[in-house]
Amino acid sequence: MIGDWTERFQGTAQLPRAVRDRLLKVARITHMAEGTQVFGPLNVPDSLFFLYEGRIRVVQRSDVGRDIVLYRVDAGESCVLTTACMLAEEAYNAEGIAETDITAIALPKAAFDRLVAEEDAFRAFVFAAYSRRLIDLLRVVDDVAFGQMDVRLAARLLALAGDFKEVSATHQHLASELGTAREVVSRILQDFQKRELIAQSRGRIALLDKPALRDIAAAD
Amino acid sequence: MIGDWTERFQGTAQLPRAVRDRLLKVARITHMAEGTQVFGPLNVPDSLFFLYEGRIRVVQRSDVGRDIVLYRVDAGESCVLTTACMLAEEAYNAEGIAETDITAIALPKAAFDRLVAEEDAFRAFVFAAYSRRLIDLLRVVDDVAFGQMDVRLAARLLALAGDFKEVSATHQHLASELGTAREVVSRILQDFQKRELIAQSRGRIALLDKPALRDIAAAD
DNA sequence: ACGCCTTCAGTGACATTGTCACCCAACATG
DNA sequence: CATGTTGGGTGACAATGTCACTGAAGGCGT
Repeated sequence: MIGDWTERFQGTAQLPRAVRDRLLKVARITHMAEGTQVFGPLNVPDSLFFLYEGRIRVVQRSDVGRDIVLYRVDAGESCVLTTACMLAEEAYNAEGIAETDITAIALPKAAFDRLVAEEDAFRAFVFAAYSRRLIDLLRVVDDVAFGQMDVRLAARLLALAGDFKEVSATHQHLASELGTAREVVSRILQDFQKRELIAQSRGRIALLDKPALRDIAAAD
Repeated sequence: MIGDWTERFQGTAQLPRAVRDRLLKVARITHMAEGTQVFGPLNVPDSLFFLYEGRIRVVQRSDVGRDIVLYRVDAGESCVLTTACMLAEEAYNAEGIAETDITAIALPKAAFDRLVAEEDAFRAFVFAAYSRRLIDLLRVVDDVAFGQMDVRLAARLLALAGDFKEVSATHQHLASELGTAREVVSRILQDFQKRELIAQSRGRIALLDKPALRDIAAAD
C-alpha cells in the first residue's frame, strides 16, 4: 500500500538500510477515519505513533464543556504525547483527534526502546519531538494566560486560512480552538465584520483584509 | 562536599557501580544562591541538570508584566526543560529561578547522550521526567483556560502551606504564581477573610479553615 | 522617639471575557 | 411547504483584568 515509510521521517530516513528494513517488519500500518480518537485518557495506545499522512489535532477538554486545541501533529511528525500517556499515572484529559483520514505507523514500545538506545539519529529525532511539544505548550500557556482574545482569534484565523482567503469553521469550532465560548467569538467576529476585515456567511469566514488582521495578531 | 550523588536519583541509583563511578567523574557539581536564574532564554545551559538539593521554580514571563509559575523542580528531579531549551530554535520565555540555595549536578551533553543510549534505567528516568513535565503543563493549561480564580488561589495557598498553617507571600507573589494581577488576588483574599477562612497580615496569610479551603479548591 | 521612605494592600471605575437564557435565520429533509 | 436542526445574534449579568489612586505597615537613619 505505502512503500518505504522510513523515507518520510527525519528520524528514520537517516538510519542504516538494515535498521530500516527491520523497522518495516515490526511496525504496523494503521488507517483511521477523520474524527476518530487516536488517543485519549481512556484510550492509551501501547505503541509510538508516527504520522505518515494526515493531521491530528490534540485537544484539551474541560469538564465545563469547553475545549482548547493544544497543537497539531502533521504528517512526518511523531506524536510524543502518546508516550507521555503511557508513562503517566496522573490524570489528564488531552486527546488526539484525527483531523483528516490518517495513515500512521505504530511502532511497538520494545522496538522503540531499542531504536532509541541504538541509533543516535533516531534518539535525536525523539528528543527534538518532545522539545517541540514542550515549547508548543509553553506558547499555549502564554497565549491563554496573557493573550487577548481578538489577537488570538485574528492569529488563528490567519493560521487556519493558510494561503486561502476563506476559513470553513463555525463560531463554535473557533471557540474550541481557543478555549473560549462561542458568544465571545461571535462578538469579536462581529467587530471584525464591522471593520470590514472579514465577511461572514453560515459556517465560513472570508478574510478580506489579511494585512490588517496580521496587524491585530501581531499585537501579541 | 557531597558524597555519592548517584544515590539520590531514581535514574542513577539503579545503574551499575562502574557507570556511576564514571558519572561521578564527568559531572560537575554547582551551587547557586537563592534567586539566581538557573536557565532562561538568554541563559541556555549546555548540560543537563539534576537537582541535588533545593528547589527551582519554572516561570513563564509575559511581556505585559505578569508571570505564571509552570511547575517546580524538587530535589531528586531533573530539569528537562533545559534540554528542550538546548534543542529549541523557537522563541519562548520560560525561565528557571532558584527558589532556595541549590546544589545541582551538571551532566555534559555528551555524557548524557551516552547514558541514555546505554542504560535502560537512565533512559526510562529521562522519559519519565519529560512525560511528567508535559503532564504538568497540560494541567497548567487546564487551570488557566478553564479554572476559576478563587478555586486556583485556594488550591495554591494549600499547596504553598504544605503542613504549616501559614503562608509567607505577598499578594503580588501569589498573583505571579497564578498568572493574574495583584488586585484580583487581593479581592479574593478579602472575600476569604470575610468568610473567616484566612487571616491576613502584611506578607503572611494564616489558613484558619483548611477544610473549607479544600472544599473550594476541589470545585475544580 | 521622630519623621521619611519603600513596600504592601485596599478601592472604585471601567474594559474585557465568560455565562445564561433566550431568539431568530439558514439550511436540510420529507 | 412544514418542520427540525444547526449556526448565529443579543442583552443582562458575573468574573476577571486594568488603571489610577489612596493609605497603612514596617524599616531606617537621626
